Amino acid sequence: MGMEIRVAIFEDNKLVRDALEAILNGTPGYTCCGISADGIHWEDDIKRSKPDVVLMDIEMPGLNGIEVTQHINDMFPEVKILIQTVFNDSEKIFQALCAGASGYILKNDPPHKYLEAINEVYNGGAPISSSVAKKMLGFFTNKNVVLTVPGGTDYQLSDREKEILRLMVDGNNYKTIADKAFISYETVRTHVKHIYKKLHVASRSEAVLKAIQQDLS
Amino acid sequence: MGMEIRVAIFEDNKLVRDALEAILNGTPGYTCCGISADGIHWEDDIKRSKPDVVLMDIEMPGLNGIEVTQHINDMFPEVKILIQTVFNDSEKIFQALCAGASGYILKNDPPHKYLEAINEVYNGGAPISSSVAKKMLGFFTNKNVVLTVPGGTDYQLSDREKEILRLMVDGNNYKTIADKAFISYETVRTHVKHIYKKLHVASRSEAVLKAIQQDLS
DNA sequence: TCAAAAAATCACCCAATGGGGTATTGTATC
DNA sequence: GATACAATACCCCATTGGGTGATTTTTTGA
Repeated sequence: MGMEIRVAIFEDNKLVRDALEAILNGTPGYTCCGISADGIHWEDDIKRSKPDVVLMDIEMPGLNGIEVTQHINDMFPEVKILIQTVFNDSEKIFQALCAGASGYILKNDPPHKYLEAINEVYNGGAPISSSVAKKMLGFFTNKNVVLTVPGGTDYQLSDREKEILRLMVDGNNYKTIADKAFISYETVRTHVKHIYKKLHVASRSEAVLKAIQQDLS
Repeated sequence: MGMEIRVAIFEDNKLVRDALEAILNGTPGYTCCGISADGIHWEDDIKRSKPDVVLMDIEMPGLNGIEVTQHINDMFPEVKILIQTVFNDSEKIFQALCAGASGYILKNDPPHKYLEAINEVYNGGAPISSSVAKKMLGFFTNKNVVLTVPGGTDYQLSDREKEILRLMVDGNNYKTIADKAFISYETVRTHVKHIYKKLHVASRSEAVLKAIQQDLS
């Protein structure tokens, strides 16, 4: 009967691929319904195999696992994706999480962990290896999360100052800003000083960052 | 000898409080070193009990657990904080994570899970209950927040460069950095240039921002 | 093991930036 | 009319950023 969890494998290493297939097909309750060595034909692969869960390797030739995850998530949102990688790379992990992965395990996890994780994502859970959880926590505590502020802060920039700020955002130097705004170099500097005071910043890059993030200028 | 994990409890419910104390003191390897029914005297409480791990309830009269977590984290960053709550409220979880919690368990978890989690945070891990992990994942996938994703966590900074970057983060100018690092002003500048190239930034403030956000240096 | 690469050190030049002050003019606003 | 502020402009000076080039030591790789 069809009570088995259908799992599709995306994995470029043949040894790992075969091992995973053997484990899945050798365990009651799991079926390996598709095997892909790369992400190039991901759409056909998914349509053909109709998986419940995709076991996705990040490092693959052609499209990488993160891109394929994003695409599968966009096109087949009901399919759960379990990322597996040897890498413990923060950047990759966050990209994968943002791409819509449902869980994250490390390749050196033992087979029974794989099966547990597959079962967990299938049942709506979010299996995450301890080291990944730690990275996620660090992400929150390191204040990398910025709440989208619609328009709470008003820095009272004058029209002219907004204009100058816009020119700064565009990367013009003081001389160029002076030319474009038909004022002297020194006046540009005066405006910039005022802008910095109003924005509570102390450098061009900070001002530009704030301007872009909060749609000033 | 003193190999036991010192745990301080912040919990307003007396029954739960007493139960936790009994469990901790009744288990080898754990000591309950402090019990607080609210967060009002958190600073005195922490100074007196000197805990390794704080078991923090979110719902407390006076200061809530999230505020206390923030304060403890600011003042005693070496103390690990394990949040425990009955609530499954995304907003609260998110706030707690940002406040600097090291782990997150649910109140209806069995005692052995509590002990495991305490042990895990004590050893630098990040115990997170499955449902919290799921919510964290949701934060990444449902664009509720703007995430400034690390743009390449390994910038290959040398030890010396990290040292210089740390001094920059601390706000020292080149002259001071030179003095503190026992090198010449010009060498500091050379290091800074290399750091900028590696981080793909062009100013002190950008470099410092990146360093803080991504825990470089 | 030897050569190449990378890291660490220092120096000089020059342009751009940031912070402080001062000053004049016009325009509101009270 | 006084006061405030925006916009304009100039001065001085310290700091920063970018380029080039060089020597020494350490590390790495072939």
